[in-house]
Amino acid sequence: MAKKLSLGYKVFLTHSGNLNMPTSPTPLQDQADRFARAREAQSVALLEDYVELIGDLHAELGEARVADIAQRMGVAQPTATKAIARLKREGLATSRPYRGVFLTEDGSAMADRVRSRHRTIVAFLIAVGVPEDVAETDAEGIEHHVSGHTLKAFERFLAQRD
Amino acid sequence: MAKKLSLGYKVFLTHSGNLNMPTSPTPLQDQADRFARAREAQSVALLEDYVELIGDLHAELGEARVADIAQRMGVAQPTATKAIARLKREGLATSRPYRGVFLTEDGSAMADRVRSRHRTIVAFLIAVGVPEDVAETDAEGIEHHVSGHTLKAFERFLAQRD
DNA sequence: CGTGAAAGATAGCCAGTGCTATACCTTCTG
DNA sequence: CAGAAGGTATAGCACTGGCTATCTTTCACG
Repeated sequence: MAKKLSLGYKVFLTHSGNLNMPTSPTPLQDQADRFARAREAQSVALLEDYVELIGDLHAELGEARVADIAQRMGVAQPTATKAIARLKREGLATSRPYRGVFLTEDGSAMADRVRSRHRTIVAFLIAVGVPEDVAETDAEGIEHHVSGHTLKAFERFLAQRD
Repeated sequence: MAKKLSLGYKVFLTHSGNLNMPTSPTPLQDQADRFARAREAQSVALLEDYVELIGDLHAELGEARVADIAQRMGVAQPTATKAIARLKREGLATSRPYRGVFLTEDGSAMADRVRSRHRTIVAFLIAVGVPEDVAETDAEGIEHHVSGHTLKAFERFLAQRD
């Protein structure tokens, strides 16, 4: 973390020596930050997907088995196991060998948040004229990159539409 | 395969017993496909970002140097070099050692497509009430997951707004 | 109640994307 | 025109997220 910050600053200073940037108040650093942000979001995306899915499985089937998780994520079972290991490391889930997977309090909270965001985005896309199945597919990729700010805008849009 | 199918059916039946399935012709496979699609998009995202950036640099500075690319992407220089190697492998760019990086015809086409999509998405987000800087940031992550279908919907929305 | 099939865990491989450190060209300057 | 400075390439490490193959545990049924 501190590492990333220091690098960021170094880059900024190095470049300001160039003096050939057009207008922009924060010309380069901004863009670099945006990319960094997107990369960061990506690293969280997978956690969010798994956590949401585990929540769904508990709601639908009363438990979340590794095989079901793998199947719904469309990955091989060891891949799911590895992802679950990461969830445990991050304090989002627990599991007992050969039993199911369970969300911690944090995990549940994340699942709720993610599910709600997902629903909003799908509803929003449909509201602007995207077919339901496309909306569902696009939302799967988009959702992890929609900031709270943008989500609020979507909600406002939906509300004023009613 | 047979294993997965049988499990799939079990879940489906279990669930249809609930009588709250809407329509869905393919309950589980769909979701797995969506995740697969999102993963696929992710693998292309980085290429798109680099290609667009290289195009921008050529437009702004007349050339695209590795150092500038790295700086704007917010990564270390060897990371940019490695990414460029991948672009070359995929036929999107060429480069001569210690000279600049150049887009192939395919690369240019991709850059144009990506840039246009990016602009549309930012304009759309702003149109629905997202502040410009947030729109810019979110677009950076979102754009790679917006299908042609959804992009069209965004364009229609913008057009009817004018 | 024992066993075989299915579920889950583990090992080991690969590719991608970061990083730092270091070696190697080019270029610019004194 | 030599040498310093800076841009570029390369080597090597770490981690993530895929995969297959294989071993272990559970559990359901004969």
